[in-house]
Amino acid sequence: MDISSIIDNMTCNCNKVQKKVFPKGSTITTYIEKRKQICILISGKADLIRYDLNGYQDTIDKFTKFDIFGEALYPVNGNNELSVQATENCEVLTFLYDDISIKCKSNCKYHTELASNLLELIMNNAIHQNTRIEVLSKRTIREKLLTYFSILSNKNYSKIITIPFSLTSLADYLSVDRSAMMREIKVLIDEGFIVKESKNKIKLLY
Amino acid sequence: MDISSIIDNMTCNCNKVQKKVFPKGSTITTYIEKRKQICILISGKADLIRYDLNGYQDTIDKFTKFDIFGEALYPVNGNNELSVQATENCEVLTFLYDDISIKCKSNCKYHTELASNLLELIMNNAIHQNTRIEVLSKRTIREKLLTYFSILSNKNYSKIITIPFSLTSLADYLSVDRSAMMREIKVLIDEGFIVKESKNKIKLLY
DNA sequence: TATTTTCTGTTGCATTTGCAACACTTTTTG
DNA sequence: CAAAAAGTGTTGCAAATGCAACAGAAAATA
Repeated sequence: MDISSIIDNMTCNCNKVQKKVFPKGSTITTYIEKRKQICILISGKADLIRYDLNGYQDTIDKFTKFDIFGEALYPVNGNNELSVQATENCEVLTFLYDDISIKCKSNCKYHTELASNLLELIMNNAIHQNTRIEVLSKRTIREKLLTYFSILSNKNYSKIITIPFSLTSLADYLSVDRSAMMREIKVLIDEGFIVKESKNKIKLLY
Repeated sequence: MDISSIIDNMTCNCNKVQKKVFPKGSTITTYIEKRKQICILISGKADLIRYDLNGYQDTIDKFTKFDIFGEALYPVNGNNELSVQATENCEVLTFLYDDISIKCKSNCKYHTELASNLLELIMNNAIHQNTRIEVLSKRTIREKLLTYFSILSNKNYSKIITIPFSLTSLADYLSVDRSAMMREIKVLIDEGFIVKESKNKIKLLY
């Protein structure tokens, strides 16, 4: 992933592509207009949050280094407002899809390279999404957990896995009730499918 | 979407990009190797099917015109085999990601144009995936249905929506039990949230 | 370091869901 | 056109899940 070097060597002076810094707690962008905005997270962490009609908020996605987000990747949906908020200090690259597409008249080398990297990033993004869909499409909490654990295990070639966020966030990721998830984890331990090595380290026995 | 014209004008003679025809019922590809294969469906319909350890099969995704799939977009997962099967006669463009990336030495104009189109297609794909994730992340069948209906309604600027596939497939898409979904649809009708106009035409009253 | 906030762990209970089974209708296929 | 296959619609019941509520542990913050 050499996009960071591209950004450091950023000699583009057409200011279509901007690198901005967002302090923790601030709003990086909201999905309300119909611009085809694309954001690349260079450093830090951020959450995609939905405010529904009752003002209730819900974390629907989490972004880390080199994740890509923005209106251009989201369906237009008048029913609720989406907003991306920095949960840590963030560096973000923002631009409009139309400004970066290969048709770019100025034929700026920087743009072409960014487009190439964008393709790479967005393909990674697709893999993440497909992973999430695979997990979410399981019907029971038990299956969701086991599938998620297997994916982590396969990725790191190890039966000992580390959940990369809190159990509360895991419940969000799996889209299940946290207490019901805790209950199921206990059942999996009792039935000998998994062992808890530490707070978020789990050993798979299957 | 002008990718079809590119394919028709295909003058590329390096045979890295191939257009193949698959008859209904045949297997287009399987996700077993670790090549970074990408497929673009030019015409027809296909299903992504998972065969689990018990030999049980499950339709996990459905592809139509200009949808993009292939190993390059899927996490490597040794636990089960994925396979894409034509449910109608299909024309498919297949290539390896590395052969198409902009670094392509031969600087072939066709390749560059395909990469550009690929970016466009894969962004559309991301929108579809985000839509699906939004729906799947709802906790109850009722919310899944209402969210899905709203998205269709917003997309077509109409309170009368047409479900683009059978109710059986809809249950697959929502990842819920079909009979439970039918029951919930009946409840929604009884409570006056929706009206059935015809077999798969629904009028939203909310 | 004290205090506030977030996270973990647990439980009872009502609701939702999946499962199995069946009849009937519609569509596809030979 | 007849037979087979796929889809629709329905129900009882057991199992899974969400919800609410709480206490204690851990982490973040002032």
